[in-house]
Amino acid sequence: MDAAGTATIDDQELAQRLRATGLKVTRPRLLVLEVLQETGPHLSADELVEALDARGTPLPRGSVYNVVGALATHGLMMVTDIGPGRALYELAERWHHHFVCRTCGLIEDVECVAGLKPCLDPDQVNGEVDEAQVIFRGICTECRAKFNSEKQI
Amino acid sequence: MDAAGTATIDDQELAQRLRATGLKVTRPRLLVLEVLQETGPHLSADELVEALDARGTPLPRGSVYNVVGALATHGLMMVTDIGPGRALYELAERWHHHFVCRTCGLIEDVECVAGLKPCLDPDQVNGEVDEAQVIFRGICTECRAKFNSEKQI
DNA sequence: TAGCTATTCTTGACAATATCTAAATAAGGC
DNA sequence: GCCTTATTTAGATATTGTCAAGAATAGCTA
Repeated sequence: MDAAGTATIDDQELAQRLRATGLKVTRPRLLVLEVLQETGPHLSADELVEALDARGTPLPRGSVYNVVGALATHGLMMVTDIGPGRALYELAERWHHHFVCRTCGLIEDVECVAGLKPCLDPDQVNGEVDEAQVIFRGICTECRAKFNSEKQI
Repeated sequence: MDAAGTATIDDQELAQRLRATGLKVTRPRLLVLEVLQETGPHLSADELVEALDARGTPLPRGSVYNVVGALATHGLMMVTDIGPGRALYELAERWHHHFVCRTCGLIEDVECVAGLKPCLDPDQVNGEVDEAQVIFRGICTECRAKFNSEKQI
């Protein structure tokens, strides 16, 4: 009962958001937004492509980058760079940051105290800051535990 | 008067730093450290290779990545990711952040209030944070001015 | 200083990620 | 429904970083 209904509503809602930013409503854009809603919080470009594929609504790589770029510049998506050649794509629901484990690569959301952009605003900058992206690096509890137990031996 | 003298002193100083971290003192490592001292604050891997080339002390790409990796893991260098597949390499003098202009790509250092790592330490993280890297994005004053004047026309 | 050993460098190939271009297509306004 | 323009597609290409194997070298020891 809800399956079809909810999906339709979501699509209309998503279309609304697109229109609101002045973007045309196209199938690829809706697909990307849908997938981001359905799947977990962080997707790499590659995972995005795979997820679309698995869903039966494949998009070519180039189109994904295209769509992602458009959505990001219009504030509908967040793009976070967590390492060399590793970008993270997610819905721009609420502003947050990321913790990355140096050892296992685990990525975890970190709530932003401010919750909005920019959460930090240094005033010595030669320009206007509209976004402050923070990446916390370190070691996750699991890796720490593993490391400690190895040390014991 | 200073040219040769200072260079020698620097090399000895740099060698000291390498030894202090337990790294062997090798030509490639000294070359990379020298170039980082001589040139501006931020270099991409490619610029690093070019700078070494221009200096008459070329190093192969692979070696640069190799050296850079070793120096970074031993705290002698900072590596910052400022965008998809764009890493910034610099000497680890004092901990700081970066402002990136979305329009022209300008990169500017931003003083870190804390000055040390980690300057931010969220306590809801499932692990230990040892570094908080902040990237401020926005528009630099030049691009803003250009944009405004275009608007006037 | 010569020899030894582990580290480091080099080279070239390779992988992953993102960008660009030009032609085909679809969206939104009339 | 047609027209204009933005968008998508597909493929080629650039950029960036990684890997493995052999060669070279730093630092230690005698």
